[in-house]
Amino acid sequence: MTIPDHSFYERDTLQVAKDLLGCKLLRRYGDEILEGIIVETEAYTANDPACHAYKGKTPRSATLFKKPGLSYVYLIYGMYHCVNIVTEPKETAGAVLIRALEPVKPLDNTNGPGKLCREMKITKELNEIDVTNSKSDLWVEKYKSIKKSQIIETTRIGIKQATDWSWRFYIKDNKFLSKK
DNA sequence: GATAAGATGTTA
DNA sequence: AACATCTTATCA
Repeated sequence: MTIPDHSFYERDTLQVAKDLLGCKLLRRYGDEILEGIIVETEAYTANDPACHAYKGKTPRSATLFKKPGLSYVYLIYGMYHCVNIVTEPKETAGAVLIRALEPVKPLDNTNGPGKLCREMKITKELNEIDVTNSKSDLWVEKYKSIKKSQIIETTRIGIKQATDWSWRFYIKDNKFLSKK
């Protein structure tokens, strides 16, 4: 059971987004541990118009400039949360959005960024958590590697900027992907 | 202080 | 296709 360390996240965001496919996301909630396999991700970087940090550091986006391997959780549309993992070196903004999980433990209905946060009880209290530490309430473990031929690259969903960039990645033929 | 828009999900 | 619902950023 290995855990990707900070150097795993301190790399090109697109590469991290692809390498996170097949990893597990784990959440400690009281006595139980909720876990799911990451099957869909999206990349967001400093020079990306759709990124929260595109126009520079703001109170919300400051997390994206911090140490790679931290979580970035924010509220969207007043009612849903989304989880990201910070990438790139400190002071360089970048993150990978977790869009869908294949349920493992008590989970179900995790085929969307808002839905998986609801299922895993992820809220802003889990912002800036170190996901390279299994003692955290949220962390990532290696689980299985995905062959390059099984990774589909396509355009991102739900944004109005840079809609033609193929920065969304998912595992081919997986049954737990977000909408379309 | 006000306002518009948003990395979504559900319902019709 | 509409809407629920509220934080955040931006501007005054």
